[in-house]
Amino acid sequence: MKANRGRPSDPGVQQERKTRLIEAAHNLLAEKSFRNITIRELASEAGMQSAMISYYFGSKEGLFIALLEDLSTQHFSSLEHLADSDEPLKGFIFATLEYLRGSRIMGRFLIDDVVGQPGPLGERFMELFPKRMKAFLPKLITQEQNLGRIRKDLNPRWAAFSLMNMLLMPFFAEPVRERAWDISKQDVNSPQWADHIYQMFIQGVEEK
Amino acid sequence: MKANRGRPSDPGVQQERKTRLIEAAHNLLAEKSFRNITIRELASEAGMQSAMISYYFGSKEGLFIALLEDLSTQHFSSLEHLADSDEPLKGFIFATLEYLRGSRIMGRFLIDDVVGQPGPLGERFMELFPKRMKAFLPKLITQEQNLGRIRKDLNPRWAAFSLMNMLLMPFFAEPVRERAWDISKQDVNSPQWADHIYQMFIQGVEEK
DNA sequence: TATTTAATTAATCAATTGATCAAATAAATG
DNA sequence: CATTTATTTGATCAATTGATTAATTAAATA
Repeated sequence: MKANRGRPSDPGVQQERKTRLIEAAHNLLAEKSFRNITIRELASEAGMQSAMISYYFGSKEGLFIALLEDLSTQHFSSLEHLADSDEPLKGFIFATLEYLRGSRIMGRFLIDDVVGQPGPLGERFMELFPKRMKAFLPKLITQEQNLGRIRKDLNPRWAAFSLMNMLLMPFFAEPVRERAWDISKQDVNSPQWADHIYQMFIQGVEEK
Repeated sequence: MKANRGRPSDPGVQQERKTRLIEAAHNLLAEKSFRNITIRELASEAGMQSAMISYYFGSKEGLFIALLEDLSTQHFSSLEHLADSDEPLKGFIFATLEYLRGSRIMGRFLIDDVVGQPGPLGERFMELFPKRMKAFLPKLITQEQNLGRIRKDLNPRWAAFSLMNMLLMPFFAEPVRERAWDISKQDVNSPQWADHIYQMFIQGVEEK
């Protein structure tokens, strides 16, 4: 086959092909984890040769880092306005679930792939998601403490971390949720689920 | 080297060598995940040849299944008495944290290893831990609902799942917890952490 | 037009790793 | 003592896979 070889006329072609690879990575992450995605699959999904991954991104890891950078920027900029809103924590919970619902990367674990092994992907992931979240969410909680809406004896960082665990785990650990706990995708995408998390976080389970 | 070859005099030798392999698997899981442990490492840790793993357990997966079966039996039998105790949920939270503290397998993720890929290990893991937990914990919650201590509008299964997420995630996702959220191993092993989870679960964060 | 440069392919490399197997060893058996 | 059986070793196999490279193509450049 000799289609599309050689130097392209349009300089935008290069950017478009990089984007296509990033999208291929994004799509495949909906079904399998980083390590289970081969550069051959990525190339096939994007309609080019596997060598293009090294050519454009240096390595398979480089490609996924580029994807994560896109996603992180996107996500955190959508959270910016919350600090000035009426019910920031409610807003945060609903926005996070909305994001997780739409994201194609949470169906499978990234964590073990990413932080279980030393390497640039793990380092970058840590900065792009958990560290940014730690810089963001405890501030919201402190703000609510100062307004007298949240217990002052609470450690804002610990509470933020626990909330993230309740929010994220059902999406990360999808197979456990579905097959062991019988909680369907429909369940976690429902407004009832968002309410459930919100109520658990705000009021706990106690009968009063 | 010709040490310990041939048919052993003591028939208990076989059981002892199997145990040694299981212990090797347990030890190595403290540092790395299933897929990152090679049969060569396992063999070396146990002081024998890698072929013994297939010989005794059929495969690398078979060895880890044997380990998980041991651990599951052990853990769930330690929970049995809770249903008849005064504060079963408090007891459950403290016992679970106690177990996680002592367990060497939670330092690294098992989930992606185990449920991210089809295979016998994933199937067995699902039955041995999450499914057993789903059969156990919601019952405790329902019991407390009937005693009027927990809100009746709560879905016991959903609440149980959310509690497990708060409890487990800090141990599964150790690197995220430590490096991104600055929550140390000492923190999650402290009585304050157990209290934090208990308070969050029972009362939530609301100021009253 | 001739040369250089960028982009792409197809093939190959090199490392890892789970599994297997023949040979070796020694206890059990008759 | 001779044979059989269980156990263990050391070496090898076979598959996967990320990366690299030489060759090829065509646009850009002079």
